[in-house]
Amino acid sequence: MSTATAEKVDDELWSAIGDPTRRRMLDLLLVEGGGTATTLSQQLPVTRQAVAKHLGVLDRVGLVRATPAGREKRYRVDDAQLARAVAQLASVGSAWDARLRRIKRIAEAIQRAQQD
Amino acid sequence: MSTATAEKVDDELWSAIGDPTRRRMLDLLLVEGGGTATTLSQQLPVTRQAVAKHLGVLDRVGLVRATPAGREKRYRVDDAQLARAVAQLASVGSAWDARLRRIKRIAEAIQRAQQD
DNA sequence: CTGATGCGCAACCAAACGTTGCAGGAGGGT
DNA sequence: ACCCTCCTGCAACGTTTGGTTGCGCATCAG
Repeated sequence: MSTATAEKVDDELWSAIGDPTRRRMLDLLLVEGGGTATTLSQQLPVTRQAVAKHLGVLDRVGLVRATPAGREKRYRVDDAQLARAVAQLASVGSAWDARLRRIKRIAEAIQRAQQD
Repeated sequence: MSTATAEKVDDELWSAIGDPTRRRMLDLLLVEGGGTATTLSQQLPVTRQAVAKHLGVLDRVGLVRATPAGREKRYRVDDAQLARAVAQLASVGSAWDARLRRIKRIAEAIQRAQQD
């Protein structure tokens, strides 16, 4: 299993989507179906170079892929990889959720026991 | 609404759970129902001081709460706040998922149109 | 050819994660 | 009481990372 205390699986993926700027970039790329460092930077509060670095990170973990077109470099989201990332989020979320429920159950059991 | 491109809601929460060490700490605190900087550091690949700083961060965003007990300072997870964090994760995840599905639908529509 | 546009590289800053080292407070022996 | 141990807190330091500016180079449009 892997739902236990271990999530060393894809720390890289996590740190990639852990950055707020990168999350917004993925959002923009999804909404507009692609973009370049320049077009993205125009809709973000950071410079083109910062965006370029982030695109490099996202590319390295496979969340986006680049296609040079003339003098510009167009990026688009890799659907499969993003789906994997979403699964990771859901996995961690549900793991925590399960533990919270379990704790709540135990707490209620103690409550009952103390009423004897 | 807020499901759109905007998730400026709680960037703090995100960056808190964005760190892999802090995620593992939350895991440990959930499993063992609490702990101190020392006990946690023994089960993590970092020093006690690093853990202490992380606990400070988690405390500041309300994900954990401290209770001084004699010479030690015991921390436990704040259930409600962690539940909120889980909701955030699910929110972003489902937003991306929805866009992925939408893109897939459009792609299929184009496929059909081109077959005319 | 010239000018505008888009990219890449390098130097530099600030914040964050992690380390070591040291001083201080709270319990437990004898 | 005393000493010893354990846990905490603070400070200095190094390294990685997100961000900036400035420059040089390639590519399209007039």
